[in-house]
Amino acid sequence: MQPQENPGRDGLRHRLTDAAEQRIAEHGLAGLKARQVTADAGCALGALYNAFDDLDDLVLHVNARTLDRLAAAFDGARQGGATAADTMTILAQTYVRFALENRMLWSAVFALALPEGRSAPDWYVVRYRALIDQIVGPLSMLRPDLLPDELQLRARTLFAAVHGVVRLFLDARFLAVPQDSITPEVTALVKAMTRGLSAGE
Amino acid sequence: MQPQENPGRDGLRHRLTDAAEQRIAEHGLAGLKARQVTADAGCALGALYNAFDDLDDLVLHVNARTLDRLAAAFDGARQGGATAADTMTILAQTYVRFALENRMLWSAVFALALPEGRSAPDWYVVRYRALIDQIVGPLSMLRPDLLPDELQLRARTLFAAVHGVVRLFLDARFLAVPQDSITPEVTALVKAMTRGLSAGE
DNA sequence: ACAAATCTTGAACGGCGTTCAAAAGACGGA
DNA sequence: TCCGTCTTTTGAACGCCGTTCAAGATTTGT
Repeated sequence: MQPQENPGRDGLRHRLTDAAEQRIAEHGLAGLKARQVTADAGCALGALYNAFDDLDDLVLHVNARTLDRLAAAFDGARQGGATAADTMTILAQTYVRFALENRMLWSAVFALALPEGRSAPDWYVVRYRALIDQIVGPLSMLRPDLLPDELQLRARTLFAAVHGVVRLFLDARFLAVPQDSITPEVTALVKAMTRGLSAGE
Repeated sequence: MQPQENPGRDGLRHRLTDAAEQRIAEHGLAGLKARQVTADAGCALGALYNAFDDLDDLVLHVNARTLDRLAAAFDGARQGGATAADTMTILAQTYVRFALENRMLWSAVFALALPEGRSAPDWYVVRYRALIDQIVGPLSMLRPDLLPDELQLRARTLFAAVHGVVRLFLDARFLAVPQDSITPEVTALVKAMTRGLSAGE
């Protein structure tokens, strides 16, 4: 893990991450500026590049926090006696609620476009994989015939499908839709998919 | 429609759109710069702001072209005797192929984030709606019980779900997946959804 | 032919992310 | 306590960006 290492460096790293998180939550990813965030954190402009590689690196750390909070929400939403199909619906609804309650921060997770070749560091990918693993659990009940690799793949497909629906509905870009209809639509989607999946390929 | 109006203005508008399209196709939306695109089009920097409101407006015109080409691909892919479910699968596969063959341009359609309150102009939304309408057709066969508004909503859900899968798979950001698995996954998704839908809510 | 309206131009502006030489501070051995 | 060394902090400066606009070039109407 990279996020924590030096106790001395980390005071500033933490303050900068806090400031960036608040800034993104209020003004979106595009509203995050190096001069503004360093002023909020109470340090000089250049100090940001002492604590982080660059702005993208800082955003990555904010996004890691957001992914951790979503994972925690998933953990909190699981219910003991639920069937696999119900668990899937619960996770999807949790995802929708989280996205609605953390619009800007959640958008930032997917809006950050790393330049061309550069890919996310391991300590970041780990968090994304943790979310997928929460889907693999119930999915493996519905599809005991799939191999581990196939389960991973199918879990990502499910995640991405729900993600796509939430994202396209939230972007007012393509004609707004009443927010009330997001949850029913996503629920219908997940039910259709789990039913289809449980009935075989 | 706004894209064409003045015959005099349009020579430059067309050249700029061509240059921007090529630039985005080769270097991505982030690689589109005002100075570069005006140089390619053979005009002064300021001329861009005579022909278009700003860079976003220019990108919108490039995106409109891309949406038109996707709509044309949809038209070309339809087959006479296909069932509604098959048509849905064909459309989804056409969408996947188009996205793969026009990666950068297709990404630009969804990567463009209009600032806060600003929403896409009518002449642009029309093109998006045309795509949705192509889904509404076969969907209305599968779900004759749904009202027109509900069909529109459900068609968008289907579109967004497929969109989300393709997008998340193409972004190498979250651990790359062999491109071969995109089409099977999307097909499985669409089959599951249409089967689930045809079996009732 | 001339005036009015229109289009074109590119230097200039403000803001951005990022760098880096210099200043300030932290630390350990004498 | 003092000093030499290493680390951290600083903010002016750099290059690039989108955008503007007064001035020049061109077209249009009469």
